[in-house]
Amino acid sequence: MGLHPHSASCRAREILDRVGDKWSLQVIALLGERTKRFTELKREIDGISQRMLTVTLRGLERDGIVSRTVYPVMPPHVDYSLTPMGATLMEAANTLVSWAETHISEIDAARADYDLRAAEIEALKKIS
Amino acid sequence: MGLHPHSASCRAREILDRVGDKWSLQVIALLGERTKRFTELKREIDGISQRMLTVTLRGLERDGIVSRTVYPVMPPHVDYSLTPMGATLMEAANTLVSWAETHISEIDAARADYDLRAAEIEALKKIS
DNA sequence: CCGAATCCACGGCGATACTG
DNA sequence: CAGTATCGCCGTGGATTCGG
Repeated sequence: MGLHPHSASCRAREILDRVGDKWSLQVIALLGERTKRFTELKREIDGISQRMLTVTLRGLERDGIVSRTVYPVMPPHVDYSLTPMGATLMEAANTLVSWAETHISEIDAARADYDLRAAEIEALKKIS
Repeated sequence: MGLHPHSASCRAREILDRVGDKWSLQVIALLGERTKRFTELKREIDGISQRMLTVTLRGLERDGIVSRTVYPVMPPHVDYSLTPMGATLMEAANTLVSWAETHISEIDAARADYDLRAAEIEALKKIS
């Protein structure tokens, strides 16, 4: 178990790809608050298209992370919520999100430093 | 802190994209064992191209996750290793990888179930 | 209100060839 | 050994339109 090389590559990658796409994490985060409707999610996720919200929700539903409840009324009413497994995924993802948040400034600094050095080296090339 | 909607989207996504690409996690996992050379990494990561290993390492180096040491000799000798920050990232990523491993079977089952139901519904359509 | 279908732009990534 | 340069494919995802 863990991040030893072969386990990281084999099947785990497949799952990580699923969750690591552009929108899944945000959807999971919002459904972690409570059950929500399609339009509500669309309103809260800035920049997502109707198509991508549908596609993302379908993928999560297929994987058993999100559950979908249809009320056959007019106009249509559909509720989305996290399954128990989805809730555990949210907690696991939290670890990485928290890591990212606490290290953003350090990463920004590293990038600035790296870019600065790259520019310096570029300048030296011009002289020669 | 955590997976509340706005933090998940803002800057954290940027970091998650960086680490969530096709090869970064594997590189980090392997460097977690010990310092390694370019060719050694290339040999151990199945299917990676020379170009992508370079690109991935550059990205991780720029973010301060991997450190690169060049020994100016012939033939060239370059060592790669995790920085302290890189080591903490590896542990955080471990959480998600472990989650994926322990839930793979449950996800597979969910998918099979979903696909079965989809096929049934498709069959009903043909009748009508 | 919720979603399916189609079309298309963009960027990630692989293959290949070349260099100090 | 450790890269860099160039090209082209293809999958992700955005815009738009239509349907129940």
